[in-house]
Amino acid sequence: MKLVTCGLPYANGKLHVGHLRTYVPADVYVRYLRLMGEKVVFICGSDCHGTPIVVNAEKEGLKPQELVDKYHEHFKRVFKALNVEFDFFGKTTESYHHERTREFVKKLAENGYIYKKEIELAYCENCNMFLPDRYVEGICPYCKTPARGDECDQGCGRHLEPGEILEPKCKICGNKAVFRKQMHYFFKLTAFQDFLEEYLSNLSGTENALNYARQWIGNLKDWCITRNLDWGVRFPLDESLVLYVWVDAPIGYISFTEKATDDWRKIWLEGKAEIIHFIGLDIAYHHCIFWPAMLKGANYALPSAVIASGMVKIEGKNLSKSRGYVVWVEDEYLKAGFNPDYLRYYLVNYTSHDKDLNFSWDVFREKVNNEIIATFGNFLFRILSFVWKNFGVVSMEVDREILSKIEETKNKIVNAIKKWEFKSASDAVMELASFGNVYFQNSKPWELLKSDKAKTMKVVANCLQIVKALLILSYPIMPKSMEKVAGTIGINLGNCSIDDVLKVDEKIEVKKPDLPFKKIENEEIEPLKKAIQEKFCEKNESEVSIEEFRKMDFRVGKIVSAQKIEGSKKLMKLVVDIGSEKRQIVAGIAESYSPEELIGKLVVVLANLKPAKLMGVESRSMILAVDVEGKPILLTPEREVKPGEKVK
RNA sequence: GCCGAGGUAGCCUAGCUGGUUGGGGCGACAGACUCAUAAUCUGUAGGUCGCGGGUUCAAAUCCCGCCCUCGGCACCA
Repeated sequence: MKLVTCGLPYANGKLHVGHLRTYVPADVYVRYLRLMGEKVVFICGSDCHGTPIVVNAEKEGLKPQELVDKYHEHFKRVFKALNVEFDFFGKTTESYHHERTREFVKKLAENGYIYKKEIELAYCENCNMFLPDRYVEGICPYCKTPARGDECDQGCGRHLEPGEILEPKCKICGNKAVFRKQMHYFFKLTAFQDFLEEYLSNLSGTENALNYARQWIGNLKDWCITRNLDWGVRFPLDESLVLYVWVDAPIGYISFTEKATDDWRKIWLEGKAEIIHFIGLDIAYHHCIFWPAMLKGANYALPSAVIASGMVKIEGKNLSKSRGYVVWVEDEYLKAGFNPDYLRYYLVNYTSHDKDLNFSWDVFREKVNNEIIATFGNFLFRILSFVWKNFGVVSMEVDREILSKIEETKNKIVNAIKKWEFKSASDAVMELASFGNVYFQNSKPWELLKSDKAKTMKVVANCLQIVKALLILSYPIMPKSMEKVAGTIGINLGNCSIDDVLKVDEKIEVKKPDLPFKKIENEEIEPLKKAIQEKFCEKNESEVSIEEFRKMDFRVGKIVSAQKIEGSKKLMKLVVDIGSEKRQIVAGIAESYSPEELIGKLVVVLANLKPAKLMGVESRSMILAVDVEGKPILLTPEREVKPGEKVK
């Protein structure tokens, strides 16, 4: 028995093509396993807790529960439309999940893996709530640069103990925050060091996930698993607190399994099933480190494989919701009326599962028209309509070579699926269709028909066997379309096993076939391409309006301190006084300037540049310089001016 | 910087536990065919497999160095 899970979508936004890169291959995998006769339980659900949901609900004028319900319904709709069929799709706000989570955490506590510690936390008196780290901003007490939460992320990189940060501000309302002492609870992750090392060396799955996890193994820290929030699963040892989302979310895998099957004890308690997690690479840490430690600590069964999908790019660019490099599944893809199977095929066939996948409308159209339709769909249709017109019923007599070709394809697919190589599996399907086209072409049954009908029937029987095999073998990838075609030759794909591809029926009756697929016309994708292009152009106008220029906050700054960044040739870490504050800036000027000659220098900085991390050190602005043959020369005011003066 | 992934014909991509002429697709060109959604089939052109060294009888494939691109650097879902 196998349990297959997918990373829980966070109920805070709509599904885009990037999400589907995990869910569609998982569904394809499950369908193939079932075709091979495996017993599989397939579950997923909405991840509903956490501060972002509370904050976003407020923004949208909804209660957290309403926001979560809205996206939960959206997820269910989209999965249904794409035929991603979970045995159970749950929700972490449900009581059964809360109960399972509390049970789990109690067990962890009983086993001695939870301890309490008094810490100081920022509290916003205006918002009337304790602030999670990501909603606190202030100044680092060591280097005086702006810092966030528990880390001086722009300056010295030091970890800040609760209460250390100076001038804490609430990021939600901007008001001053205060510190209050409070008891919180920690999960002793450090106790699992040896266990995890051993566990990870045996864990199977895609290399990308395993590699990612291994780099953290020597550097574990205990996790604070409680939060001050009303929204979430109540912490059983202190009902005034709520569990951190990453504690309760993965436990959803257990609670949803309980709802999906009576076998859940066998799976999660007795270790009598393989547990396979499909995830996006971004949550590999939680699934390869945190989650196994929790399971071990609470005496549950351990996952045997973690399958991480690569990233999705849109038109060659990194997916970005704010920049418009995104394709929404419901509002764009489905609304345009495309067959969901096209997207399923694309996601599975574009490249290996753990590599980056580029989604481009042009490539989409080409792949669909050339592969699904011209090669695969056309073979099905040309055979079925040929049979229907000339025979109606065919007595099946199939050549050995044909059967061995089918068997070869079947074996390729079985082997590929076992290794999570979905591209290879779908390539094998296409190859068989192509083989069918060549066979039909070379046999010229349309000519043969004029002289020898009996011989023609033999050719046709061979082709029909290939058709049947294709339907069964591609059913997991394109379930909806294949079911439709299967009706024409009277087979029920739901009852088929993979070995049926080699079974030869006595007779096959063919009804009038319909076109299995509709071609994608250029006009259909033009508007979708344009939508992405336009957003791209907005960001890339070569002419800049005065309004746009005014958005740039250039200011004079005075360099307060400078030091080279260890290990870097060019980078220098500067603290610059820009009047209102002292900023940490990383600049690539170490080859031209020494730290000593920089201190006291006046420079021009772009004060509202989006922060970025360079070599792990955050830079909050940029210093303007002229680049002469690769060497920077700083711009400096011609006379002495006060730091913070605006440059226009 | 550290860790990871990758650099293969105009474009995308397979191969990478070393071994027969580096596969496939798109696009281009030529031809065949008409059962089929101008589909299919056959053929042609196009590659110093990032660069430099090394190991070997033999390297895209193993080792070393370098260059370039992308991603991650965590308790942020």
